[in-house]
Amino acid sequence: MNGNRSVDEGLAQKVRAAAAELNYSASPVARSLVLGKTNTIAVVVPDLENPTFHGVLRGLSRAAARDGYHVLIADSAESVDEERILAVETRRRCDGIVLCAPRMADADLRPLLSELNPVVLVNRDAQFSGTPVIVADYKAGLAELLTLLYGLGHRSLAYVSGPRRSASNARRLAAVREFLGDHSDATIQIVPGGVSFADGYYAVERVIASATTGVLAFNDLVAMGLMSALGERGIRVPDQISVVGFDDIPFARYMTPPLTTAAVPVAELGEHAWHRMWDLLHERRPGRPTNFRPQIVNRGSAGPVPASKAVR
Amino acid sequence: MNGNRSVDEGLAQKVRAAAAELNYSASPVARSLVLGKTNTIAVVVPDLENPTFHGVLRGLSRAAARDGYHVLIADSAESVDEERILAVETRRRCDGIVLCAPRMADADLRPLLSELNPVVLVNRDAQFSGTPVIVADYKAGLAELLTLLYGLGHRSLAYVSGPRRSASNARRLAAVREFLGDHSDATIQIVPGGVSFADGYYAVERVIASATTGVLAFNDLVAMGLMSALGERGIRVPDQISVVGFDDIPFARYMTPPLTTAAVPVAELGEHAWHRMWDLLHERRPGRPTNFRPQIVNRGSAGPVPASKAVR
DNA sequence: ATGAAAGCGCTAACAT
DNA sequence: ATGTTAGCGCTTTCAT
Repeated sequence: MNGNRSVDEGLAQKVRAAAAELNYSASPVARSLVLGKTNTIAVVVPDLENPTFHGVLRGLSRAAARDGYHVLIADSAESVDEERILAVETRRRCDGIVLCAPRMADADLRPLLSELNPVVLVNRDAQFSGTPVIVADYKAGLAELLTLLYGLGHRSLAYVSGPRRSASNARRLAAVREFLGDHSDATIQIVPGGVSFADGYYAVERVIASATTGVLAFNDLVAMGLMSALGERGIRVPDQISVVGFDDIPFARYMTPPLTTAAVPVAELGEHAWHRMWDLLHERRPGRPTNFRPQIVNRGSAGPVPASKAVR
Repeated sequence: MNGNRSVDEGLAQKVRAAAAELNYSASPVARSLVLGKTNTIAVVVPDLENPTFHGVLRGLSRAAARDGYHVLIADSAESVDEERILAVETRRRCDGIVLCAPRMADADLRPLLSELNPVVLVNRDAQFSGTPVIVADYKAGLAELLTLLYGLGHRSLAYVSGPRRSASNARRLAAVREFLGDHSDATIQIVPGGVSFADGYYAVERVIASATTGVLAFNDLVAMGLMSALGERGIRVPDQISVVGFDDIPFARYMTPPLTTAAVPVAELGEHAWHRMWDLLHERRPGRPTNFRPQIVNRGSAGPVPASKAVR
């Protein structure tokens, strides 16, 4: 027998030898049917292309593999409707689902969560009991970035925002408000942005119009797009304007100047998501939300306020 | 019945209604067991982090999803031994395997292919009958890049090579040799490189020592690393030296200067890989290897030979 | 300690 | 056209 029971060791040896000889191993599909578990989990992402999800996926898949689990991927192509169907459909072929930053509204998410159970949520929180949540602490990250810029003398700031309805944007906005409350001499203008390089690129006019000296972008992609557009206009970063991003995607360090940003430990997010899933699969208590605090990486894109604009 | 047979339409309607009512749908696992097919395929990649595989994975997963198939991912973490085990193990839970750029030697690949069957190979070719092969035409791509540089007046060139045993590096080297045969006035020095940004970064000394005016990097990452190191030394691209990459990874266009490179249509590679797999799954004839010819994107990193170095 | 049998949830082949 | 049955490849329970 492959497992273990009260079997004669000699016999077991021979059986194993024969199995090896015949290159036999039990069919995972048949086992899945009878055991009621597939040893597979699925992860649903809005877009496989997004650098953030790569990291999560990699951390997750390697961690799961170490525990003998397989991972199914489902790319919802940013479609909210698709996301629901996909998750439910996929769930049936595996033991649990990891939902990455689901786009759907809270009201839709709630019932889905119980239908999908067990599920762990990455980068989207929801105060629903029983669903572990792994998030990057966007608020703390942005607060630190604000402090950094403030410390460099910047008082007139701009925040190039993310998607209006995005939870992680709301988090950053909360940090902005809080900061404003604590620093009455600072001003922060909100400039509509988005999530992509292009969004940052096209935000340049409004950023320039804001006449601010330091800008915080929703994420690194937006920051890079902005820097690129700034560069084309001959505006030097950080000499004339400071720009900071968020995420620390692999290329952030390779920009010129290298991007100052808040590093989100994506692979760890993924790894952690797996551990929570494992707990769920083995009926451990869910545990409280895990907050990963981003780490500020101070590279070259943020500098002191240009002398000409310094407030005396 | 869920499928179709000679059943009364009215009855079928009622059954479907009841199924919907009870939120019932057939268990995929049980179906898999009895049908002998899982409607799932797996893709094995050496490293999920690699931008090239993201694109392939995305194209593949979306195409497969359109045909109602699911995809399992397996990250071999660059380990050759792991790759074999992983592929065989994973194969049992699905209907076929897509192997991305397997690192193993031809002699090991050969027998594995039949064990894994059906399998399609991406970015690694092998003249084994029955195994569809999807590759980017590295040789043609590099040849075009060489021609581009030559056309700009460069005669003294350097190639920062990839991994010694890599098939795609061999392809590029073949282009180098062929080019040399056709252009007796050109010289191409081979500089040891690698696959990563760091590899390019550390190749800078040798590139400078080569005193060449145009350099072709194994891939975009290497080119970027090199450009970054060049920048730190105050050497301007393309004014003082031209640099071209290969792949057109998402960030290539965002470098300063934007990178001139040969674009490999990764998503299409993935999509095509799925179609070949589908053919195999439905017993169509395998078809001949598909070569995707990279397209040159002439951006800002390649320019004319600096006047001071021009050959008169 | 070992062998026999039931059954996981389905589909296909067979009887009616 | 509809109802019944065998069996996919396993694991587990129950007899021996």
